[in-house]
Amino acid sequence: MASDTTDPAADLPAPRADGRRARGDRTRHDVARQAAMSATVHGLDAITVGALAARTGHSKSGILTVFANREAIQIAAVAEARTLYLRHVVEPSWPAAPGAPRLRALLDNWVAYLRDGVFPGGCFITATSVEYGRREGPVADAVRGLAREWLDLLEAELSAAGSDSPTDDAFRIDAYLRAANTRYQLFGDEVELERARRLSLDVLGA
Amino acid sequence: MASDTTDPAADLPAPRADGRRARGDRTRHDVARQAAMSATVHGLDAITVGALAARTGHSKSGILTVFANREAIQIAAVAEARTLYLRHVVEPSWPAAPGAPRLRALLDNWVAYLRDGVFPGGCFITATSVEYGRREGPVADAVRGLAREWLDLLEAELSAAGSDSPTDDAFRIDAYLRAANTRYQLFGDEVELERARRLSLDVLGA
DNA sequence: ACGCTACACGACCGATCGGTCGCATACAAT
DNA sequence: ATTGTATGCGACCGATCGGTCGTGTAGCGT
Repeated sequence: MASDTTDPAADLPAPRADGRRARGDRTRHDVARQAAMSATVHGLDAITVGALAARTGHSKSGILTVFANREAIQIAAVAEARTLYLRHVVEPSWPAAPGAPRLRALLDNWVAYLRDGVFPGGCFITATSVEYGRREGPVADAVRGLAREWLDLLEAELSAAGSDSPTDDAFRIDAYLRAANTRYQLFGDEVELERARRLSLDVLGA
Repeated sequence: MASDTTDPAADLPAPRADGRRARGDRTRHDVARQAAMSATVHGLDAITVGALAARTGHSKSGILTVFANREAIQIAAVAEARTLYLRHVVEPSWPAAPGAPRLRALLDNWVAYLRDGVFPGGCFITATSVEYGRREGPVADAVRGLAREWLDLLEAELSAAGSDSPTDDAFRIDAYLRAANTRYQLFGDEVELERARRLSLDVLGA
């Protein structure tokens, strides 16, 4: 019914908060955030509308009026996790100079992001990229895109740092961080986080 | 261990040996194997009795007469995955001398184990240890035990190889293999497997 | 031959799943 | 004030979940 001749008003797409959507945006954000939190512990594919309703205080049908279906919630959860990752890891590291200084800041902030428990189940990227490794569809695409974004960022900074082989070095550092996260979740020993940071610094120094 | 002549690895439990278990053991093995396969793609916690019934040709209730409940199937799936891992990765490497030669064989066989698609979703240990990282209960214990077993094996061989710090080096190699598996699943590029092998050989020092 | 037991099945159960529908309510633009 | 739209909820739907129960059957020991 929209998009007619006389009314050039904004249609469905605009991600703008025009005031009336304040309430709905709040709901969307709450649900996406809880979904992202739950995903790191029980898996992104294990979220249920009923459980999210209970955790957020909304009703099942209320959630399904602001989200088309469960898949839309999963995709929103990936987007929400991305903003949290940017806020806690990337943005605090950006004031540092590109290259080695920024990479050192990224490592510090990544360790803090895990130690502070931004997500209850650790690194969102690790959890979801393993879960959706061999799957297809919009959710898998979103997960794949987020993982790729992080790898590209890492490789770009390593190039700026003058690495001989940024691809190998990005692989190394990413592998250390993922492994540290997994061991930290499995066995609860924070020394794994420090180990990953130290070994990553070795990659920068060598 | 091997009590039979023709049937390799048909002994998950060991409560009694009354001889008549042939049929039931076959069912148990089929179900556990299918559960392990599915776990690497859709998660160990996503298996359903109905889906396993459809894939194995048995009935739901038939499966639940040889397994106490779904949790018992999950634990049997971990045990089955362990025997597959031993058969494809560990045992073929054991003829090599302890230390560096055996580690080189382990790397070769691990790459082959992934490239041959022993599990449709790649490395079982990586998939399940990430999935159950922050959970508790018998299934999580089994997953944790399997991951620990592999790490201990790796560290022991590195000690035998005369590594200066076997813990760090085991962390490195394990991290490379896990990361290679994840990237191989996500992006489908076999070069990641070779990269992990090459970087792991660098750790060995030659 | 017999009974015992493990295996296997169909029927069925309550609970929960994702999702729809109708209705009430807020809010913005006219 | 009226109209249109986005939000929110309760009731409800068919499907599927893990699991139980009763029955039948295929070996195995005696």
